[in-house]
Amino acid sequence: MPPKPNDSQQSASHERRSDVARAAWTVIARDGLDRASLRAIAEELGCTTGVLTHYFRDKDALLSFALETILAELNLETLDPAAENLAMSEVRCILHRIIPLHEESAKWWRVWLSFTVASLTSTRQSGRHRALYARLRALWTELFRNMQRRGTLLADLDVALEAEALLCLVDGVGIQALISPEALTPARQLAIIDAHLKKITAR
Amino acid sequence: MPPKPNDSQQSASHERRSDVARAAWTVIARDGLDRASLRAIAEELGCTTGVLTHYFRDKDALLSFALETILAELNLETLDPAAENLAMSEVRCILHRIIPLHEESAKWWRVWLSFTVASLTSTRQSGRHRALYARLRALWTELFRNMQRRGTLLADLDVALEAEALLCLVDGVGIQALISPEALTPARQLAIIDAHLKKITAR
DNA sequence: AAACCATCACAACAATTGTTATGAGAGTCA
DNA sequence: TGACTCTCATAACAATTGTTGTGATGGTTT
Repeated sequence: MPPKPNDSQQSASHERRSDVARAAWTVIARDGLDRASLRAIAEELGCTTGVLTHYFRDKDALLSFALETILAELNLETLDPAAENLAMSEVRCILHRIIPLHEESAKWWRVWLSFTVASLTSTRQSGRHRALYARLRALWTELFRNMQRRGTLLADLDVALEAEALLCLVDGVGIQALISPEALTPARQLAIIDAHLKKITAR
Repeated sequence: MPPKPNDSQQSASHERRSDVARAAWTVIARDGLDRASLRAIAEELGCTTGVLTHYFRDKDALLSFALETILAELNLETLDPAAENLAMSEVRCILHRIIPLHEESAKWWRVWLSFTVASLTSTRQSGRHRALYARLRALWTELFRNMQRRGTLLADLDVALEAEALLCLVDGVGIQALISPEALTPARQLAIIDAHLKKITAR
């Protein structure tokens, strides 16, 4: 099999697309999804709309790509549900990486929330969101099941229900931290997560 | 003091404004906030934009009024923080009234979420959201404090932290129920709330 | 050197938006 | 009857939007 001759070019092209996606992120996080026009994104990137139309068929393709790069940042594949030896401290580390403790993470949540609300009125987008959360639910259910088997988690808990509850709690913390950052400080977010984990930890 | 001569007219005018707000709700819940144009709202109401411009100075005033009617539906004033004899079953009733168990409630959440995300990029709107959640936090903190004093709530809990955690959980349930209604069925929502209340109930 | 292509700026397009002005119709009060 | 006001439809306005086409520039290939 011959090496791809246009490998470097393709990677350069892919990098340019990522630049556009990053600019889109910034605009969405700062001004909102409805004000993220092609011209605004281009200005954020420091070019004209010619770049955007060159690398993306239309605005839909651009935003879809931006959303996919967001999902990629979750690094879902690094979470191995088969990990038998998962201590509660590691669970805490995972959750700490998700909640908006710093500005970069808060930006992620702002963009994610914008897409989420937009997906509620779009059949196509809502499917992707449902699928993602279904994966997360299955993942956490499996993790909790293993932890319960090892005696890390309380024995009388419904693992599937606890997985769903955890997703709800994390989403709630993420939103509240954006709405009331003066109340949901990083320390406060951590305290909420820790208090919940303490409630489900085997004594 | 003479009776107001224009009382009936004023109430009729107020009712017309409510009609507009309801139409705005419907459009926002169905098509999203960004597609809730004046013409779309007017069509939903079965009239032209003349009605909207007659009863509201501009679109901002219309949406603000619609948002206020949403907050009014929360019936916050009926929650008395000084109620000393609040059983856990009553707490459960309060929460059951909030989470999106039926379509009407889900509609409320869709509109509320739309305004919430929009407020993240608007200084004026975000103040109202922060203020509302600050009230809710204070209210639940007081309720929990009283319940703890009466021995209904676990003694070793941080009431303020538990109040914040409850708000996060409720928000998360609301969002998840909109994203994944097939997973967060009404029964499932109730189970999540009940499981959490059980964890903080004194044994 | 010539042909070619990737990259991007620029302009023009129709569509949609919020806003505003104008006027018509109905009801009320003098 | 006439003046007045409330209610609302209609039209026109500028601004902004996504989309499309044209062409310039620079590098690569033949």
